[in-house]
Amino acid sequence: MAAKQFIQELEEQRRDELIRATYHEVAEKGYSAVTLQDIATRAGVSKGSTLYYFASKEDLFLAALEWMVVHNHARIRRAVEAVDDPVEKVRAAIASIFANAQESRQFFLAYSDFVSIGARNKRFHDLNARFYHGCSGIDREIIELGVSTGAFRSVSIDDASSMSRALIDGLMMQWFFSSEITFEEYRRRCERIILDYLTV
Amino acid sequence: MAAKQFIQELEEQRRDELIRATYHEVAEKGYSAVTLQDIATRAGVSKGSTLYYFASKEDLFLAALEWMVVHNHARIRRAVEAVDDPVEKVRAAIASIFANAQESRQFFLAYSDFVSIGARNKRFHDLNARFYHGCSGIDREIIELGVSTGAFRSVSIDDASSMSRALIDGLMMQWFFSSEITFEEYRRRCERIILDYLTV
DNA sequence: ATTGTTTGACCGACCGTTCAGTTTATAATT
DNA sequence: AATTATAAACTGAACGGTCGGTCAAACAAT
Repeated sequence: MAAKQFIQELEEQRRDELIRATYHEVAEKGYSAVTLQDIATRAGVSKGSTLYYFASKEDLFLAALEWMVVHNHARIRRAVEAVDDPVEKVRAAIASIFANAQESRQFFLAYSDFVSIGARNKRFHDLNARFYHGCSGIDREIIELGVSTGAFRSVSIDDASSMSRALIDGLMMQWFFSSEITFEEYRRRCERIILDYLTV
Repeated sequence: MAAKQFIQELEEQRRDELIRATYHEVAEKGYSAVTLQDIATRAGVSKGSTLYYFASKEDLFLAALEWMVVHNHARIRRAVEAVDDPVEKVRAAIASIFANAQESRQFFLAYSDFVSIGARNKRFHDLNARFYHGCSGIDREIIELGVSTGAFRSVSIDDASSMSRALIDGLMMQWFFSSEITFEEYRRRCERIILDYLTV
């Protein structure tokens, strides 16, 4: 049993390696430019092996998207839960999202690809839609907490969470395409605008 | 000369047909799924002809991106210039952007592809960056006008235009991936949030 | 006849997927 | 303990198909 458990862990580890390799390859080259050979080479296995663990290229990429979104969300959530005050929660979420230019860049690169695939592929679209809500880290609960404690003005909760999410996504894209100001400045701008909108 | 002029117009027309065909094909199938044959067929010419007018697939796609962005921007600009009051200008821009769900969908589909290409291809990136500023239609001049006439509160002009643009992009994406509320409701939400942020 | 335009067959490269077979690890048997 | 059997893990060659780009020939216009 212990052996079997061990085997399963190894298997899980292999899958994880392949998923990480996929993520990095997609971030680097873009979805359609990445070949199974690229991924296999990066993960240190053969092309045949990758299709031993994932039935198809699409399955592997789908797993990579899920992995990427789940990990990202978990990271932000941890940062948010570390503080109590609703304003600080918002600050923590934004700080977490704009923590590292290099990582944000990678995430944006991979995610923009998955968005454009999700626009036409039902499986990717559904996965995107499933993870979209609250994925900014500034969830409904935070807004509700802020309103109930009087820290936020009582703007519609839907508007507030929609606004936060949209602003983060939109500013990420601006940062990516216009190199006028620094990543750090975009972080400050994001915090400023969102808190300006939320607070009294 | 008249004949030559006529020829040139015909040539220009061919190029335009190819560009439109490219735009529609990309919106439908996605950049990497579209083949030169697809475009040629839609435009009613042969693949060879396509490459007679555009040196490469990349050149054609680049022209399509430029066409798409320029036309979109011009359309919004016309709507904005039709009214005088800064608040009405903002309303007009948003109304123009959220005018037609079908067209917005097409635009989003094509543009999301070009974004992900622009993330790695310098030519596409540069084109994106060049057209990015003021492309939301809520340009700096509108903000300045609003502030000077007292219609807007004197928030930083950079923040205000950044915010408008980001919100429009972000809400478009939300609309695309979460079908909870209608396109029309997203339009209203967009207007509400932006004007709430801009006005006193 | 010359120049410009159009075509479709063709080439070479590429890539996802399959598969027959090898290696490795575990279990069974002697 | 040594050997064999069995299944899982893994490999790389090969296949079938696609696609961007080339080109020689055909066609049209002046």
